[in-house]
Amino acid sequence: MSSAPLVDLLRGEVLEIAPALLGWTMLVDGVGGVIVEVEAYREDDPASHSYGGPRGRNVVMFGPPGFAYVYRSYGVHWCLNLVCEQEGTGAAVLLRALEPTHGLEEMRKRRGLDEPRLLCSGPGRLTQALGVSGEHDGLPLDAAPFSFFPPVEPVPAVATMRIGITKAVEQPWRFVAAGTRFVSRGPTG
DNA sequence: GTATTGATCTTCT
DNA sequence: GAAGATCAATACA
Repeated sequence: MSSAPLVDLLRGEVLEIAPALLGWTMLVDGVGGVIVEVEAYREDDPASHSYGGPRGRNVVMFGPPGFAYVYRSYGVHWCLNLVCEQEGTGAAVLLRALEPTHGLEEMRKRRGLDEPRLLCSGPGRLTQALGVSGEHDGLPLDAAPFSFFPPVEPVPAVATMRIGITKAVEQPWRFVAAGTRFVSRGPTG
């Protein structure tokens, strides 16, 4: 299974995992693209859902690495995280943007858009384009419908301040692939 | 081009 | 009852 290296990677430290995820290709049911923007969250991060320990929807974040944590944002959108480190650590990486490469037509149909740039350039857009929803919460990442492929060549990561949150915004835990234009707003977007 | 607001669900107070 | 890891539409300049 091509996803084994991914689960291996996710066992490390989340602040090292996040930039290392850039350049990976992620597909859900054959539809997806290259990861170009991610954000790290930990239990000791006031902005993280895992802050304060496991309770409610966040229990998946405290499970073993290599699983998906999907939650609803503002009652409108879904957001997809990859659980990291070890069982009980409450660390995860939020996928914020992809560069669409597979299943473009399917994504355009789901998003109702023509502009490839806007198909996956944001956490909510990404999940809609890939068809990810609450049904995927807690699913293993090394089994269908998920598939991951390592970068062909290393992608330079740029660390920036975080976006869309109100606590610990100054932590440079948002990582963007250098030079891409398929990200939500920021220094390289 | 930037600024503001509505949509609508889960969790916490 | 209020806030939040968002997006898209609207109102301005």
